[in-house]
Amino acid sequence: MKLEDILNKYFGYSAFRPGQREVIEKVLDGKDVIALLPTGMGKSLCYQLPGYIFDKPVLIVSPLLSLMQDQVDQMKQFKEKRVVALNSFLNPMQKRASIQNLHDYRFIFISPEMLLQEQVQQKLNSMELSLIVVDEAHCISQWGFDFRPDYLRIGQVLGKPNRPPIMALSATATQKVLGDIEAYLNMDSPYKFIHSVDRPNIHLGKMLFQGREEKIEWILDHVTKTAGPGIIYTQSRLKTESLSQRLLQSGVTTAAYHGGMDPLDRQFIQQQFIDGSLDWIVATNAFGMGVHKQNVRQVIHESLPSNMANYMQEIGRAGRDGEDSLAILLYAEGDEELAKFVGIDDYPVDAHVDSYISYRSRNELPTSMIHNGEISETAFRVLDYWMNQLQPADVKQRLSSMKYEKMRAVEEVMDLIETNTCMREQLVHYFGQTLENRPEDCCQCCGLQYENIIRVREIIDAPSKELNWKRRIEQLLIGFS
DNA sequence: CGGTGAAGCCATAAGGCTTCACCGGTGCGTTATT
Repeated sequence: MKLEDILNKYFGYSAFRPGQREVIEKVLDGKDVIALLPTGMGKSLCYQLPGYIFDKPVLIVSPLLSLMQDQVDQMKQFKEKRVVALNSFLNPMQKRASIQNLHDYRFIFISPEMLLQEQVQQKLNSMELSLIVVDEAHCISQWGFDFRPDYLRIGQVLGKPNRPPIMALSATATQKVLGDIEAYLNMDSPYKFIHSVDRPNIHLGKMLFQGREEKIEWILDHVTKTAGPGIIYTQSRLKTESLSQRLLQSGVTTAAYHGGMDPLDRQFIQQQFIDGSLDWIVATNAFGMGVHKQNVRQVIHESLPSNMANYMQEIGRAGRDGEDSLAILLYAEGDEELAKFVGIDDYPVDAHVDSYISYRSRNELPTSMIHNGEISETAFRVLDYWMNQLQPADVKQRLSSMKYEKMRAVEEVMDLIETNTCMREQLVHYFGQTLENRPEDCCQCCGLQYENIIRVREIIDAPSKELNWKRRIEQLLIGFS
């Protein structure tokens, strides 16, 4: 059967989107693949279709529980029953049963942490996989080094002899991220499908201010006068709350979103943003992955993103429908200091290395460092990873060079602020590509006028929009209680 | 590191000034405790 026939039979499409066919063919040939495909261009099809050709299960490593759940739900809607998400949502009994029957599933979603568990390893070693997929593979680079070190171990546990091909998927990756993906997944000269990172319909703005309050004033003014939907990225949880409060007072339908919130609230707010009952979201960088919304018109950075990869990822959430959109980077003097501080704040230091060694020499578990309040859980995991990889002196060396890298990454974002050359050109160049065409109203340095891109709200626009059904029901319920 | 805001200081009182404490992201899994 031809690939197109399979595509039609299982997915109902008549033609592949750019990149899909190449990527699938390589994998069927047994080759490793890194595919950078724009969001919404059918990344998941790249592993789902091979799943129907191969006889053996496809293993998909995924960074977020919510992401796994979405994908599983979606596949079940399409009548695929042989799909499972192996994660902490399962109770111990379900978990045991799932592991036991793992070989019977067609698609297995799993977190890196779960993947590394002994019992899972044992089972995986006893069975054959047809394909290993690492979804949102930039997480290896983005999170592996200082946050979720298990991301760096994926390659170690999956890289057995006679392993199936590995497919790494992402929307954007810098040269460095690409290198990290290839290295840490132990890939074998992978085929790379890389689309242009440029998104001509996203117009790039920047605004420089003296003080931080002025940025807020500008946002309040700008957001009340222009059309959403939009995302405002800021650095701290508190600020998401305070800024969204002020926007609410100005009549903007908005909500805060950050990692400290109740998961159900987060889900609810995300859903409201997607279905249009919220115009704006004020969020930390917790917001974004797995948010499939086509018509985001604006992305505003109230504070500096911590590196270019994040910046690209975050502005990339605008204009997925291809319509003109605006990404505005705000800067006030000294912002880079905060970005640097936050970047290296929760990070092991030399004293932690020494302490770790002394625990070991006393035959005590280094994990006690956490319970004794010496170190955060996150920093400990990072420390523990490197202590198991390198000699202590090298660990210190490594930690300091990683800190330096983080500060340098902030400086690279500062280049966007400080230089007066085309922002698009800088961005694209940073990703190791060259810019083919410059769109009209390209960026701040090419004479961008915001009002050419974003509809200015008419004064007649009532501040409170028509209530949708969800809100109506909520109000009814409040009325009765 | 740096911004912010509350408290303390002065002493005609009031408001202006200094000092100082506080705060600052991303998620998995597991488990002890309300």
